[in-house]
Amino acid sequence: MPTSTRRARERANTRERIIEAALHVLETEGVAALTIRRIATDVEYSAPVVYQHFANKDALVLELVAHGHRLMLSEFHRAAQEPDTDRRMTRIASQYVRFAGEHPHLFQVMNDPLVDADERRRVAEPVVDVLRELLTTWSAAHDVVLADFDQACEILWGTLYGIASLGHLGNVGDDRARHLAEQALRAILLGWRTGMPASNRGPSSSGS
Amino acid sequence: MPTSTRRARERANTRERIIEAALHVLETEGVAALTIRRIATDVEYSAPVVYQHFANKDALVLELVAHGHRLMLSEFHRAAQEPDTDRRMTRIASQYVRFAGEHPHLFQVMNDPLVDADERRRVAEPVVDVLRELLTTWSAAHDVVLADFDQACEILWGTLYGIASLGHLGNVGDDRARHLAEQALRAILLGWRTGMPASNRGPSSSGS
DNA sequence: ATCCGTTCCTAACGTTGTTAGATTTCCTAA
DNA sequence: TTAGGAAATCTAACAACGTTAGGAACGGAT
Repeated sequence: MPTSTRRARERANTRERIIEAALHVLETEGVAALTIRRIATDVEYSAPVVYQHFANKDALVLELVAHGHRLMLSEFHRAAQEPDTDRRMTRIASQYVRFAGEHPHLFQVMNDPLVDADERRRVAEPVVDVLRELLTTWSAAHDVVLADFDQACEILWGTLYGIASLGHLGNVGDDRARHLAEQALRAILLGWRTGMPASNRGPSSSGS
Repeated sequence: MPTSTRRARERANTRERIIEAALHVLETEGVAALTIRRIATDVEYSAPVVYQHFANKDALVLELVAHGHRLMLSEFHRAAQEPDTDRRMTRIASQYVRFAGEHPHLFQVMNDPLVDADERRRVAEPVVDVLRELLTTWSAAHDVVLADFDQACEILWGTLYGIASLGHLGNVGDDRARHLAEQALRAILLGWRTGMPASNRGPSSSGS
């Protein structure tokens, strides 16, 4: 039955086209323009067709979020090729903020509290894994033992997000935000290298 | 003309009641439940009445955002009474994240990209002023000269926001987020105190 | 008692996400 | 070759949203 496989292929194809159309609308016109009818029109279908490929709008948006994280992951991998350990860290910081600046609307939905927290964490995992890896080699290279590695990682992740958001929310310009991220990361790493005062080993309780 | 002043008083009063009702709905049921009709029902009016007090929904939401920042400001002032310079900084960090944890939905709209960036920055100004003040006395107390004071301030602000968001987005628990914020701030300050390596004085260009 | 401005409500418009039902298309099987 | 049935697609509609228009009711001043 080669016909059914062709049908499945076509199905998968239009599904992909829907995602691409949605992504295009999101990136070029922002989240307000991202409506089911608009997307359907762009792929030359009627609105209900979208629901044959996605349970609801959230599912479609989640696909965009996943796409965004894959994109970010690839850029991280490129930045991670920098040989120098310290420069590699600052390049990651810079890349993160650059991504937020170049894909503001995508970045927005990637961190939108409205999309399910668990799913968001799930699709973001690979990219924070890269960060984790980099921090591991960095701390090894500098003979630094972090009191709580996961905590350190979350601090970096949160800091990058916060400063990227500074740019995204319009508080500072994008280039400046990138520079801020590099400085912040440098300051934190320097702080860790210098060694935190004793009162360090915090409670590992209440984490999720 | 005592009658007209009474009318104005009543007007201002219902306006305030609308804001309070909106705030209550937001805090207890989240942003999705914050509809004009719902608010109107809660104050025992019909929906269009709301538009006699606010040009549109955004204007009303902006009022909530402003309220949120006033609230945060008051808690900051309380935390700023701590005499010890260093502890004062970590208490601010802790307070910021605590606020985000205790008013998650309010915190959400306070940093929602959908509300106008300029207005958001405007209402946030007083609270970042507190941070600026604290950083000033801190750097003076430790004989630290920051290469770029505004930049340092933005780094702190962004970092706090980022780590608070970590809790808000559900990546980590609230208590843990608070602890993370304290650690992050300690690390950054320690980094600054130790002194950043020469390549510091960044371009002050492209700031907004 | 009458007028006028303010206040308020009902009804409606356009748009959103989403579902139901009918219709068309197209492969399969007799 | 043709009858049947699943898959695909459309039109129409629903509920809820923000928002506006138009008229009814109230209340103080002449």
